[in-house]
Amino acid sequence: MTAKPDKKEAILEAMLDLIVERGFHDAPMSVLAKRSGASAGVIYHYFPSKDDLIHALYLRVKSIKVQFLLEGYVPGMSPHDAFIHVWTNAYRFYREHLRETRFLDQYENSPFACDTPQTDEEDNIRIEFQKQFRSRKSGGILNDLPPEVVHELSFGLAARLAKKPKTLSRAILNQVAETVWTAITSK
Amino acid sequence: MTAKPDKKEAILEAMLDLIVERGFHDAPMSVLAKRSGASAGVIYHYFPSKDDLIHALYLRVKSIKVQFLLEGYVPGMSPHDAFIHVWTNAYRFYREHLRETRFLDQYENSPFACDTPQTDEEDNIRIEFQKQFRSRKSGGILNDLPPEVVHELSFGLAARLAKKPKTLSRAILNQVAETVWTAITSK
Amino acid sequence: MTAKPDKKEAILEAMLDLIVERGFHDAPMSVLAKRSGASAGVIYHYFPSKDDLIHALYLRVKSIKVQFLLEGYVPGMSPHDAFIHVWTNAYRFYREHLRETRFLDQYENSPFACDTPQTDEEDNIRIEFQKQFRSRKSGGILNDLPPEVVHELSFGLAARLAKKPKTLSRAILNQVAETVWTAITSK
Amino acid sequence: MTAKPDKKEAILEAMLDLIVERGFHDAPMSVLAKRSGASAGVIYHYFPSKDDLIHALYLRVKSIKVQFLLEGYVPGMSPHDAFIHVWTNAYRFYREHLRETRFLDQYENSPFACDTPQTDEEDNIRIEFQKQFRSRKSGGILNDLPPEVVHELSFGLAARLAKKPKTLSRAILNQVAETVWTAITSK
DNA sequence: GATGAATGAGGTTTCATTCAT
DNA sequence: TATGAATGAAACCTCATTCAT
Repeated sequence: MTAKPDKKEAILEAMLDLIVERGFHDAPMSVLAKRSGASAGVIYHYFPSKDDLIHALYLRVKSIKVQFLLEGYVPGMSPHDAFIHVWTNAYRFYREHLRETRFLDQYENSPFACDTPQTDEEDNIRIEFQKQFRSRKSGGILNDLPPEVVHELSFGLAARLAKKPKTLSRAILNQVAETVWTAITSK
Repeated sequence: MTAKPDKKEAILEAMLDLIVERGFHDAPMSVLAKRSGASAGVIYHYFPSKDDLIHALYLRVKSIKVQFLLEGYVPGMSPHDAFIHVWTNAYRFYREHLRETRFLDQYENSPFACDTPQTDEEDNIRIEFQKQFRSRKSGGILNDLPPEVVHELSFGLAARLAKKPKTLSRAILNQVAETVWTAITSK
Repeated sequence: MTAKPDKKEAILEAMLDLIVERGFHDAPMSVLAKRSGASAGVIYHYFPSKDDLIHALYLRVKSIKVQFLLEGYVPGMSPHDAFIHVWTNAYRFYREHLRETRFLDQYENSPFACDTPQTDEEDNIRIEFQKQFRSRKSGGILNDLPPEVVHELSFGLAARLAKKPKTLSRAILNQVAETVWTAITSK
Repeated sequence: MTAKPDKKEAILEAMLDLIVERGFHDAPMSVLAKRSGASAGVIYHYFPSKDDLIHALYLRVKSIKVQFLLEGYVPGMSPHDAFIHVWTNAYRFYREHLRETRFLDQYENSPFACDTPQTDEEDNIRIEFQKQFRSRKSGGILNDLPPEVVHELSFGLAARLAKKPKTLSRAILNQVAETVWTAITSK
């Protein structure tokens, strides 16, 4: 009687697989139907169109990622510890969710991304976390590199490292994290 | 009589535009034909298939990029100067060749990339350049971060920064380059 | 809900017509669609490709033919009567199924035939019938002409005669059948 | 200076091969050009269209066949010897010119055949030969089977036997020829 | 909710033919 | 004569989407 969210889940899950395996181009609904175990018809019961389905998938994956990154973070932590913690989470996310990562890459690098519908989430904890990462001038603890540089230098790096075939040891990881910390905080 | 390479060029150029604008999916040959001024038929005279055309485009763009990065580099330079120079070239390439960059991103993040045909280029000067960028243990001047970390920390960063909407000033750029240099060479 | 085999039938039937009228070359799917009343799409729902469709058509026609040839044959008949009966059936089949015959000719004389998928039919009655038509040495009633000669002398002949414009009278037909019977059984 | 008939020959020869190998459908001019060593353009210098080329090929092959059949036949021969001779020639032609035979089969079984342009050849010797093969009623030596039956029973048979994989020995061949001779002449 | 046959526009590719050189 | 790049209609086939059941 209750709507089976399992089917919706199965569809999203199958689409994730499909896109990762075969790419944005070459991910037909017919194959999706076969793989997800749903009929062509029901897919359109759950999602108005293929594009909507893909955007929905993106939002779902994105939200999973944000949740993962902040896992274990507690507002009281020192900035240094918070950074190291979240940075490590980021690396782990990319490492342990290869499918999700590959999907995000494809999505965000394609003109699809322009049409992502907005969501007004922005959980409080995330805002909390970001508040302290500002330049010293603005009351934060970062040096005066532009914020996008800081972001790429830290989380962008984690993302790219995670995509390499080799897993980095915990020790190396810490070393990299500290190196980055130094780069973005030291005068 | 004379083969007109102009037409081949025009096709590749138009495909680059098309993919950047509309994405890998949604880049039909019919539109390509119209834009490039070539008929549907000739395209297949020059390229065996759409996939081959895309791979050919990738190889061309890649080679243009490599050439650009090494522009102005001369073997005699000090490692520090060489790094700063090439790193700056990289940033400039991504900035000044947005189309190429966006195409590379899409290509390299899609399952297409797996099928890239090999080329045995590897110009000497490139090898020359890379030789000095090794860890101190191996006779180079880098500290002992894993090579992929070094690469991402330097050129990966340049790539990602270049994609941001805001152009970084020459001053900031130098600052970032030096920051990175410090990160990868200091003990 | 109920799969309509009518549509599949209609497609095969229309293809038969089309090939007979216009030939293997020049039997486009678009025309087939129009004639069969099916859309381009459904055709591919029922048959993976044009070639598969043609092979399927061949198997269907072939099986109709075999059934027709053995119609009215009962295991108890004398070899002579059985032969005359089936030979006459053969002539009649070719006469009354001109479309089928022309299709078979085209198919079997084209390189298509090499790729016919196998079917393991071989109805018992057919085997039964063939058993008695062996050389006397092997316990049959034929003289010692090679089997392929016998086959061509009898059924091959029926096929070719049937394709002539003029219908042979029942009397002539019997005369020919008896002539052939003599040729393949007399010492 | 003299027009090179070699090229025309090469084109016809290559088309023969092509059709035998790949069938009427699937014999593109582009492949023909490659195989024959002629450019796409010159083919159209020698033949107004693909269809004309195919018809020309048919006429050439047909004429070669007729010549071969009558080889060694001399007007003075006895009807029996003439028949055996020409019948054997027929079998040999089909055996030794498999390509030509397969082409003829394809051509004559396809709607192409309807459009064959007429030629008024009809060499005298051929007429000479055929004159004696009439029913006794008309002054010939055949029994009163319809002429098309006679033709299929004799030459049609030779054609079909020749297409079988196994070559028939000279002895068997004679036996079959004599069997046929009996069938078409005996009361 | 669920099915899957059906649609038909549009995708990639082919191919007979032409024409400037 | 000869070339082969160029054309563009049309071939085969795909696929997002709908709808009767």
